[in-house]
Amino acid sequence: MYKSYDSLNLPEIDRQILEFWESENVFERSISEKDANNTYVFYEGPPSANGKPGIHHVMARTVKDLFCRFHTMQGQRVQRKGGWDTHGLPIELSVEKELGITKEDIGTKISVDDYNKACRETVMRYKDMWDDITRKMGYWVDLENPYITFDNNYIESVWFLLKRLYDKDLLYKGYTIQPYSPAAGTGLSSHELNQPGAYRDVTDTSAIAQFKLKKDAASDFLFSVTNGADVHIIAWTTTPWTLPSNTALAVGNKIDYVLVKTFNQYTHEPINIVLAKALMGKQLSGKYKPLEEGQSLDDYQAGDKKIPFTVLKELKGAEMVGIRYEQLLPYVLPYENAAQAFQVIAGNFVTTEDGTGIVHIAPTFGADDAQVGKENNIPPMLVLDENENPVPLVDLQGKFRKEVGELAGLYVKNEYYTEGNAPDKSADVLISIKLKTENKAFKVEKYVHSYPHCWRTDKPILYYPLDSWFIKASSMKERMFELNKTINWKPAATGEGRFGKWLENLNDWNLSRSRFWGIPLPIWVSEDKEQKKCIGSIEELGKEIEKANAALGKNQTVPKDMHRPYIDEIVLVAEDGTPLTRELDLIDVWFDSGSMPYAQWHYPFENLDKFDPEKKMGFPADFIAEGVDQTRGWFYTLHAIAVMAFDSIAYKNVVSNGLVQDKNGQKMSKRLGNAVEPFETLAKYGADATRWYMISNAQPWDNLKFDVSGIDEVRRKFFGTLYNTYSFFGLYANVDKFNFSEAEVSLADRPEIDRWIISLLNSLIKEVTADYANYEATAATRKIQEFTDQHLSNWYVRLCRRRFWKGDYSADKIAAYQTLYTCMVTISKLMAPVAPFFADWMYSNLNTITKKETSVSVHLADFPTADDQAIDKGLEQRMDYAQSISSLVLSLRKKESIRVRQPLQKILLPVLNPDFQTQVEGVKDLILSEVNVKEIEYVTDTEGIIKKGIKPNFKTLGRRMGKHMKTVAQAISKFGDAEIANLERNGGMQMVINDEEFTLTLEDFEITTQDIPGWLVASDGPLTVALDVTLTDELKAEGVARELVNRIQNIRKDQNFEITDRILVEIENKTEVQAGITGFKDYIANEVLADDIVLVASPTDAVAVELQEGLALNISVKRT
RNA sequence: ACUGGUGUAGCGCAAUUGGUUAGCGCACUUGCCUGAUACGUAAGAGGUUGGUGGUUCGAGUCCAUCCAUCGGUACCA
Repeated sequence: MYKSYDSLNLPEIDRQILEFWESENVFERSISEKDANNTYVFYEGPPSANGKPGIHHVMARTVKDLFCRFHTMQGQRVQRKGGWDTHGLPIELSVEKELGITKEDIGTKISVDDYNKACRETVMRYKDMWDDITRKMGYWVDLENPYITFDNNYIESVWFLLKRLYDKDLLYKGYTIQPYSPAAGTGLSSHELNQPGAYRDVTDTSAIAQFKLKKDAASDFLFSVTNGADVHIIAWTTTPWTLPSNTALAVGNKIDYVLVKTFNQYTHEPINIVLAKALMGKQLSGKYKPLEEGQSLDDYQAGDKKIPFTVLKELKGAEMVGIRYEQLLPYVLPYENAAQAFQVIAGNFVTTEDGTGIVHIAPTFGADDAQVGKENNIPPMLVLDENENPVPLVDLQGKFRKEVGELAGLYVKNEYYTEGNAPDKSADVLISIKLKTENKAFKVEKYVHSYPHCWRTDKPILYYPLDSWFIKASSMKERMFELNKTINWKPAATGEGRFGKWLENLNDWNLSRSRFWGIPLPIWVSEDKEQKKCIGSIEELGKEIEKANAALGKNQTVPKDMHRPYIDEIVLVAEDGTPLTRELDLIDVWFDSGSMPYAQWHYPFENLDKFDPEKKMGFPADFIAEGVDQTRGWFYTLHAIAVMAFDSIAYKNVVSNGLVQDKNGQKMSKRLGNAVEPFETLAKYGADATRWYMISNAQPWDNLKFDVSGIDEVRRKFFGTLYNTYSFFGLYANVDKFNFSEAEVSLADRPEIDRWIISLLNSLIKEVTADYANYEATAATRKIQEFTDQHLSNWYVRLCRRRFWKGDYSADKIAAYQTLYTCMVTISKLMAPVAPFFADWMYSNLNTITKKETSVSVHLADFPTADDQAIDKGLEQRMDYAQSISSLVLSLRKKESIRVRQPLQKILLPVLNPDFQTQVEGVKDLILSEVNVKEIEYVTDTEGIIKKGIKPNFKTLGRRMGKHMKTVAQAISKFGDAEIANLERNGGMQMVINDEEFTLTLEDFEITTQDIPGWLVASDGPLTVALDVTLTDELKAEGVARELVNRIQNIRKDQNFEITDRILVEIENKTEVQAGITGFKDYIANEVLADDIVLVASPTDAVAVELQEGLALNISVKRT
């Protein structure tokens, strides 16, 4: 017996199937039973288990799961190793918070050892919850043997990779501009900078400095305007203390600038200055006023209230690029490449919102500055210290170095002095005064702006160059860009746009993190930084330790745990005997996760039989997927490491899914209380409905406005319909004991409608397979749903109902069972990747009885392949006609208020072409029974009878006619019956438009039938149907009979009779029903399973029904 | 501010890649059908396809520009 159920309960199905999977080891078998030589490589991006899973994880994991399942069903072996991301700042911060400590306390109040222990414990806090959601949502991934980034093996592989990059000369130590708190003596992460209250409004001394141009070929066009007088470019800064470190000025290429002649307000000397035209109003206001007509600049006297100015020339920023200027505060020159300093460069960040439209560039104290400086080969203002190391002009305490003349030893900000020790005049003020007296300041003002502060010391931060280890990613960016083009991105825009552009403008990868819980940088350096060693394996570390022990007389051993602090204690030795100590930095956690393809297999130390990038074994991945937020995260680190270490892509196909928002398009957050709890959702609606909703509702890469009512709709419309189809099938198949033991009825022997649904089914298989293969799951689910709902349930089953419950267990009935069975089993396979539970439930329920399938689970079965022989597009077209014609007839009945139960004699169908008639003949019976009409009459010789309409076929005609199209369309619209008839007879015509002759064929027209005068007609596109609404007595009687059948069936139903119960019917004897009963007694009896139907004056225990408008009738129905 | 996505009926989505009445589902109104289905079906209401301008015989689709919205990056002289 096929299992039957009271109602659809998806969560219950989830539970049953989960148990089934576990008891049968279905997941393991879905891998182990596949050919090891036919692999589909998938990499799992590791989640961090110190946060709870959210609904967006269900989204991302559904995408991952479904393509893995699809390829499994394609016969491929899909290894899916789970993993955990265990390092990183978020973990450290949460531990700090729990322990109530700050970074400074680590190593003092708490040992690094204890601190790291705390991190190690915290990091897997929610592992059980993650495992639970993984299981419940049906995400198949190996949770038994996951890779864990804090494992020594994992760390060793990461070291191997770092060493490989080191050997390729891709690792270097360098400067990067980072937020730095001199008071605390530490760099701040951007995370820390985003703490509330970090940005505060402060009043600073701002200065507009005058940079004097050098006269040469590049600047001559300006000097020619001033007759050789000095020209200054003016630039604004809110940090005058950075002016001694100025090495460039940036202009906007497209910005309009002006050369203005005026006087300096402090020295009263005549000056020629360049500034953005848009900012003249701002900077040349107040004291300044345009030169009036008739006046001369020479009239200006020092002390005049107003200072006149006049524009000498307009120019574009681009014209100034390359101009040299004199160093503003020539205390010292950059230690290298000084010749390139002090010139005008172009910067795309320059705006005309503020200042002068010219930006002062100090590459040592601004991230943008450093970047643009590097791009333009401008040296930063670095000098060599006592140890010959390059350093900026401000030291780590925030004081000017000795090179900066009279400013040496001063803090750059007064806030850095201890209480009460700050001088009257800050460095900014001193510099401003100096500029004023030297005719180098155009304007000095107080300026209020928002500036970041250290959240620990409350003092302003500096942007300061700090020592860090870098990966020279920029040197490989062309290769990364090239190889990226070979990756199939879903959606493509993310790959070409977001990711591609990112690669084009790639910066070096700052690896260093001065934290405690992470993979230590395996680099040992001598005190003078001259000698370095990078360690690439634990074995190598052991050898180096032995060497060091011998050379230095130590007794060190390889630590059991590669984390800090143990690794820090190891001292190695250089070839010449110099001791080497480890660089204290950790590496960026993103390097951890980007190393997972190799480190999950402990490459190259183990598993070389299953993973070897050199041999392209297990590498690159065929498929990865994550949220779009990983574009610059995991997607990048995977790509970068693969390109740099192995000159290969790391993945061939990547799906980046969008955000999951709440139903109003708002970000989900705990604070707003609009976050959807994944466990609740899964428990209420089941995993399949949730998964199906997420995939079918919108493309995964679009943001999903998550609305549970959408899940409910999916449950009702798709799963409900499919469930009902199954129930229907089970109900009658049990009665008939259908278990597919008969030989398959050949397609040719099945009725038209069976061949139709099988044709559609095979078309569906084709399309769905292609969609899944192209990572277009949304299209696939929509097609499966459309097939199930529209075609299978609401056309095939509806029209075939009688075949299942009427008559004997005939060949036709068997064909019907087989057809429906095949459809359901096939759907279970097609839907299995997205809805793994329900699919397996239906598959198992069916297969338990029939044993037609060799696999115990749908997930061990092969994905269906389409049988091209079974696809009959003509048949599909035919059925389409049947549906349209039926729909037209029903609408006519409605218009005339003739209910469908009332039979009618005939419909008239104008024939569009001979083929059409054959087509309709094939589905004639379906139409007739669907609309309750006796016959179809074809109207062929239509001239005069049928009124036709004609329209040009724009697609074929438009291309040829071009601009004549309008004229042609007008001409055609005027065609009368005669022209259309001629056209049809001749199969085409000649048309002359503006003396040009065109040959038109029937293809170039759309001819429709529109009306049959004298008949009741309806049209839809080319189709027209006329309905004969004449009611003969015979038809009326049959109508009554059908009404009676309906009423009696309702009574049976109301009285809860079994479907098979036999009955005796008494009907009140009224004249209106007599003809119906005498003429159709057998028919009625047969329909309602009545042994007899009698007309009596007053039936006993009768039910009153309304047979027609105003006709009440008593009927009695009794079981016999 | 820069950069990408999106913008179609109250809501969620389509539209054969430029082809002429812009569709489907949910919700709504009124009928009908149904011994599998709170399913389906028929009629109705609901649209200036975000605005403007352009290219074209023809634009939801291409171009320009603006607006809204969601991301990403940058927060700066």
